[in-house]
Amino acid sequence: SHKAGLAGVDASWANRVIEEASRGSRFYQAAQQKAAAVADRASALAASAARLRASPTAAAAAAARADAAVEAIEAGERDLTRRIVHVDMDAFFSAVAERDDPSLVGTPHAAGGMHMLSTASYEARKFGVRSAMPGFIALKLCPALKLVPIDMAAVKATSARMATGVFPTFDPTFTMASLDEAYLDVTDYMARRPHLSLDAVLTEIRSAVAAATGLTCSAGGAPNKLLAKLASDVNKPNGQAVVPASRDAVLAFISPQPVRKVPGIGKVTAALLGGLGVTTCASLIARRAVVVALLSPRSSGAYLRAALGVSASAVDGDGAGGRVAPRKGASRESTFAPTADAGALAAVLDRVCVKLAADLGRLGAAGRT
DNA sequence: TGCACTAAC
DNA sequence: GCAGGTTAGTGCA
Repeated sequence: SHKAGLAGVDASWANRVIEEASRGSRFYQAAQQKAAAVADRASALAASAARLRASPTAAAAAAARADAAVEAIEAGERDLTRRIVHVDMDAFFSAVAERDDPSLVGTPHAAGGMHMLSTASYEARKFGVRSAMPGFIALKLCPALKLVPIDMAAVKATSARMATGVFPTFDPTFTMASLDEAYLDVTDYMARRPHLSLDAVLTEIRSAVAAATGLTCSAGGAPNKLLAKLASDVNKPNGQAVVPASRDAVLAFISPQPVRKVPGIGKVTAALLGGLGVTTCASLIARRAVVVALLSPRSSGAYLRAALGVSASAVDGDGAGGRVAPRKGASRESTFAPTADAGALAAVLDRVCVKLAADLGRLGAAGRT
């Protein structure tokens, strides 16, 4: 219910409908087992935290280490000098479909098919329909829902229009984070226009996106990428928000945010943190001693940084919206009906390998082992 | 080096 | 009747 457009949904009703449609399926069985395993891990973490607190010396040492970690981040990593923008298209695949087929305007529809939805129109979201939901379950929530196949060529062309016609004006080094999200560093752009506020720049960018694509987007402006991304969600859809470049403003913005909203913290990690009494960024800072003591240095460091509103400001894309880092892998997978028939399994492997080999041929790459 | 797990879109 | 596909990072053996 924290996703855009889902706030007004009767969650208990929607959950009941989904539960009824799911009960008895292998998928649901597996999901319940996984959820139970995660709950076990969370309570094990909670028990570790209780043991730590029961030992005054260990607790004091953990607290000292956590304080030192926070001080190091504050002393060396907080950067308020850049003006970063995150642009996020509203219900992108569905918006493209609606633009190209006006009969969809104002109706509940979703991009995808019976097996999986990529996104849903805001009209459909009122019924609890959302991305990553199978179409056949969405239809139980909203019988009038229209499933619209994804026109990937139109989606890519629309994305390319922003990448070539809009973003370079504001920042030639912008990065496309996906087909419908981009990061821009508008510090230099603003230096050339001293009269413009960051809020005014967001308005300019959103107007330019609308003119180039015929679609609405939301935008966030802040001193770094994490805060800009969170800010772009605040007034979604078709809205914008700014986090001022002061430590106080940053902490005021980040503190009440649920840790689940931090990119990199998914359902499982949020549940594990919950076992430590952590739900919001403020509570993560409050419980920093157990976080630092019980999680890996990489994980706890990343979470402390996020909860303090500290993150990278460098956008450093190639400006063309292409891939910045070199490719590290290529893979193919396909879901198939359960079977113990060796011939059927071999056929699945064969199909997948043939496709992967073709991909590697196009990439000029080969497997090592 | 390979695998399991987690995460993002 | 029916619950996806691709890429990447982390931690561990």
